[in-house]
Amino acid sequence: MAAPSGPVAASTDAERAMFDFVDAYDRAYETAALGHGLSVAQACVLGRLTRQIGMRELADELNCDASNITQIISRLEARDLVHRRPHPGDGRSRQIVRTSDGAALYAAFEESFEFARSATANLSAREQAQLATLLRKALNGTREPNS
Amino acid sequence: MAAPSGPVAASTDAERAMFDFVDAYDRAYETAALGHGLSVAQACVLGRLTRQIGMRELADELNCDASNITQIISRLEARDLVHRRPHPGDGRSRQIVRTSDGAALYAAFEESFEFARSATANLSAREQAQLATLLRKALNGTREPNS
DNA sequence: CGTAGATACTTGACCCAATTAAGTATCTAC
DNA sequence: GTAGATACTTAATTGGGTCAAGTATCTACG
Repeated sequence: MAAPSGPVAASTDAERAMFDFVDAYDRAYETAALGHGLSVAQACVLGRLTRQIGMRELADELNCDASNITQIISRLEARDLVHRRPHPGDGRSRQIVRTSDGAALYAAFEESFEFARSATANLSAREQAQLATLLRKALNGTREPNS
Repeated sequence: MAAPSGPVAASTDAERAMFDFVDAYDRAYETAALGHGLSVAQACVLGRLTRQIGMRELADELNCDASNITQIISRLEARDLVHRRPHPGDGRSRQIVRTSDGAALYAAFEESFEFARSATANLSAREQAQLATLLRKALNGTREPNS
C-alpha cells in the first residue's frame, strides 16, 4: 500500500492532481527501494549518510524516535551497508557512516528511482521552473510563518 | 518517519521542489490520520468506503494482498467503524460498509486534513489550473503509454 | 572532587502493516 | 458432480514505529 492512497474527498481538480502525483511518487520510491532489497525507511536512512552523522541527529531529521533509528541502523549494519564508529569527543555518541557497499547500493537505488527525472524530463525548462515555483508557493500556504 | 523522507540525490531544482512537496503532503496526511486515532492504512481504507465494496476489490485498488485488508478491516470493525455483510449473490464475498461512526470519523479526518486545501488556497484560480496541468504532464512522463 | 541532571544510545515490550503459505467455503464450467 | 478458480481467513514472520526503562557518559555547580 505504501502511503496516502485513495483521494481525499471530492475536492478540486488541482487537489486531485496533487494527490495523484504524490501517490505515484510514493509508489515509485517504494518500488525502487524494494528492487534493491531496501525498505523505504532503510533507503531514507542510507540517503542521509553522505556525511558522518550521529543517531540523535538522524532521528531528528527523520522525525522519529531514536530507538527506531537504532534498529534500522542495526539491520543495515548487519548487511555491512553501514558502520557505527565511536564519536571522538563524546563517549555516548556514535557516528554512522556508509560502507563502500552501502554507498554503491544507494547509488544503484538512486539510479533506478527515475520517477523525478522522468517527470521533469517531460517538461520544458520553462515548465520545470514554473512547476517548482508553483509547488513552493502552494507549500507556503500550508504552514504558518513559524519562527 | 512516514514516507520517502530525505531528498534523493543532488538533482535539479524542480526535483527538489517535488520531493519537498511530496514529503510535506505525506507528513500532513499521517498527522491528520493519527489525530483521529487512525493509521495511514486505516484512513486510506475508510476513504474508499463511500460505496459498498468487496475485500478483493479493496485489495486491488490499494495494491496489496487480500490478507492485509482482512486485518485492517478487522481492526476497523472492532471499533465499529466498518461492517462486514454477506454478498447477496456470492457466498464467498463480503461487502464492506462504513458505519455511521465510521463515516463521521472519516469526515472529521478529512476536515482536519487541510494540506491540499491550504496549498491550493494559496494559488489563484489560474495558477491552480496551471499546477494541475503541469503535474499531470509530469506524471505522464513517468509511465509508458500502457494499454 | 562529587554528585544531580541532562544527553546518547540500547533494550524489551507492544501494536500495526505487509507478505507468504495454507486452509475453508463457495462458485463456475465442463 | 467434480476440477479448478475465486474470496476470504488464519498463522507465522519481518519490519517500522512508539513507549518506558536502563546504562554510560557528559556537564554544571556547589
